[in-house]
Amino acid sequence: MNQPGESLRDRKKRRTRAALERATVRLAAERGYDHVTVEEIAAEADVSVRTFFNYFASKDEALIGADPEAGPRIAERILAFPGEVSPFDAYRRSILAEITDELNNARDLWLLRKEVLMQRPDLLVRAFANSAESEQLLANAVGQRAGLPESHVYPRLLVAAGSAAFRCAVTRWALDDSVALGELVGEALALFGTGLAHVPHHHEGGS
Amino acid sequence: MNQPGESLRDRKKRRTRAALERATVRLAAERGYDHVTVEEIAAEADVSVRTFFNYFASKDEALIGADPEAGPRIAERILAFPGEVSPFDAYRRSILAEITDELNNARDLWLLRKEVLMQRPDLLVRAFANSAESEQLLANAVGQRAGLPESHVYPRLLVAAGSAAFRCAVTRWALDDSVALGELVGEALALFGTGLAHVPHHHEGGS
DNA sequence: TGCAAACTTGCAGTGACTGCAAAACAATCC
DNA sequence: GGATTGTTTTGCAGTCACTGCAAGTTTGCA
Repeated sequence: MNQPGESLRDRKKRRTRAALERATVRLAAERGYDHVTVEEIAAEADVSVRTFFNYFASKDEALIGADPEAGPRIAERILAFPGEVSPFDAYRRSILAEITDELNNARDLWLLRKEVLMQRPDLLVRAFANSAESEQLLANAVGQRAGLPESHVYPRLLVAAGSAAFRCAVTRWALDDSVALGELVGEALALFGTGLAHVPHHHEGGS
Repeated sequence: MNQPGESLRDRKKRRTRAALERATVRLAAERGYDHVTVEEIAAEADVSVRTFFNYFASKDEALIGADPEAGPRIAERILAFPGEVSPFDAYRRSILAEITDELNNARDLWLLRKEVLMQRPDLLVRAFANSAESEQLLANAVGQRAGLPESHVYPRLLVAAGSAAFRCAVTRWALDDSVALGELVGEALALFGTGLAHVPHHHEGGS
């Protein structure tokens, strides 16, 4: 009784995790992040408070739905591009692919998260605080592609630029979601690519 | 009994704030950030726990010594440069000036902070979480210089790049402080200035 | 000296988060 | 099917960050 890689146990775990994430986002969007207690979230997902903390290290983490597999997955993507693709492009395209996938899988959750992040922008920053290992993975992948030694700044800076681009994009998206989030991240990364030394040309009516 | 701008009250407040900041950093460096309670910090600074929270909204904030005047001060600097200086340069030079000043005033504190941040890099990220208003100020200043509408991404992106540069620089500095922190921040900002699309040339023995 | 405003403090309370040990559960072996 | 073993869930007791409130204390000023 064991399908390739998906036991009853695994299925239950995935479902519990998803239920907790969903409950957190839903309740936070409904009544405001700090008017929701972990106790209420756990009740909504039909598990004990202690179980909540077996799945997520903090309420913050549950709200963002930090996926521990995202880091490795993106790193793999970065390395999978053919050799002639520049490290920057490999990184950019990997990030955009991840975002597109994520939005396709959980657009509804992100729309709710948006509401919460509009009230509490600091949560978006804090969300990146615990992803140091993932960032390290990405930086290593970029560094490997670029043929740079571990100690070089470039990979770390590029990854940091990615977070910054994502943060800015979400902020803009929260104010006006008529443009796809992926577009906005792409735009921000493009600016980082060409450099910030000169003010970009300002299109009327655009952004 | 009121010198221009520095009353007894003001002096006492500054001293209490400094004592709390100093106690936090010292104790955290000594025994590790989460083996120090606010109660101990308050005792060390000879005030009540409640008073600690009158000065700092959180333990995190006390560790970083978030200066509420830093934002306005930097914004002012940005706007003070003559008109022919580009927004990017104005921003870059303002940040570097602030860092230089800060290190000259409190180098010892930063050396201790470095120890703490090496153990808990996430604190550095979290430190920027509550500075949204300051970032807004800086972005507005940059936007004004650049003659861009409020809604444009460029200013926000530049400011975000600044945080990223600072974070990377501190991380590198923590590993090897033979180079001045200001230098490292400058280097990172320079890369952001010229763009990340191409891997920078790799100097042997350099970084 | 005396009043008003600003600061400090204690206290009681909420809520996030942790370690531990026991109970419930799923996979495996006979 | 039933015993065994490894995993997950749960309750519980405890710690600690942080908040609002209502005194108490200190400083600024007339």
